[in-house]
Amino acid sequence: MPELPEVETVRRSLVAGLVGRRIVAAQVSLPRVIRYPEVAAFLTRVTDRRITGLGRRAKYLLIHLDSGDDLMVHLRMTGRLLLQRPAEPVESHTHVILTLDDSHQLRFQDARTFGGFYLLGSDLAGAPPGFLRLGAEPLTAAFTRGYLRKTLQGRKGRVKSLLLNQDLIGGLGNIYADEALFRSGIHPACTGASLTAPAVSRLHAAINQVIAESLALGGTTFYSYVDGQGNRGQNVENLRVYGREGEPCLVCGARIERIVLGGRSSHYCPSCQKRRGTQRQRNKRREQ
DNA sequence: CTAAGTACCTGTCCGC
DNA sequence: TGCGGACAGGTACTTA
Repeated sequence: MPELPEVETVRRSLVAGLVGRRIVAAQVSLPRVIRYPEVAAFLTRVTDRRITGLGRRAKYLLIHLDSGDDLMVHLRMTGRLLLQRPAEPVESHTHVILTLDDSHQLRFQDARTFGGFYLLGSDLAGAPPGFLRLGAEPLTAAFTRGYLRKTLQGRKGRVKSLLLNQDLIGGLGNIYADEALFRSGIHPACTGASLTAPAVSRLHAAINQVIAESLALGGTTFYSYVDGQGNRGQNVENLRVYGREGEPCLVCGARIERIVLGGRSSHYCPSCQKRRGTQRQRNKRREQ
């Protein structure tokens, strides 16, 4: 499940192989993964363009082209971008192949086909609506404690669901939302409005921390995520609650529980993350 | 406006 | 061994 650290790791892993290269051929075997524009126009506008840089916004990867267009990719659940040689076997569920002028190919593979491509001009026509509304990202100057406080203020939704809302915070997904709530000692079912100022501060620090740590380890490979070279991320070792239902809490030994909130699994420690605002900093390390 | 529920999609896993 | 069903979750869309 590529979230911010995974998409950023993919970006970094592709810079050396893509920047400066020209796309000499493009093939699409599953038209619906090209979300905008129509496949024919997409192929025309991509072919013979040089890649000038790679960017990222939240979970969107941006391939800048010398035409001024951005080739934007969202991996969703199972999407992969792989830089491979033409002689390497094409793996199943490969839907897009861009052949480069140095005889490498950028291949898009996605078993569940949730992911897709958008070719965007400067007017951003065709961009998915959510892209235009993205909130501040962890680890950026815009993502301050004050921003998080104002964002959660007065919200009756559950903090877990609020953290997943990309309009509010760009780049968090289910894994890091659960991890950040654990580290800040906040029960996922608390409403945004119920969080005290110290709790918001701890949450802010924890979000930045779990993202930074995962980035340093090349992301979390839980199911299918790999970077552009096919390498797995090493952050699974670092997960404290996600995917650990029934296992002992690493801080207090209580059994990790799983509940469903907003249709998503939420993993938490019932002892470290109390529902009510009773401040328990016991068992919590200082997150700095 | 906010919040919650569902659709999309298919490989994997589990129980019988 | 085979098979049905639950499950995984990011985002768009619908409903209240």
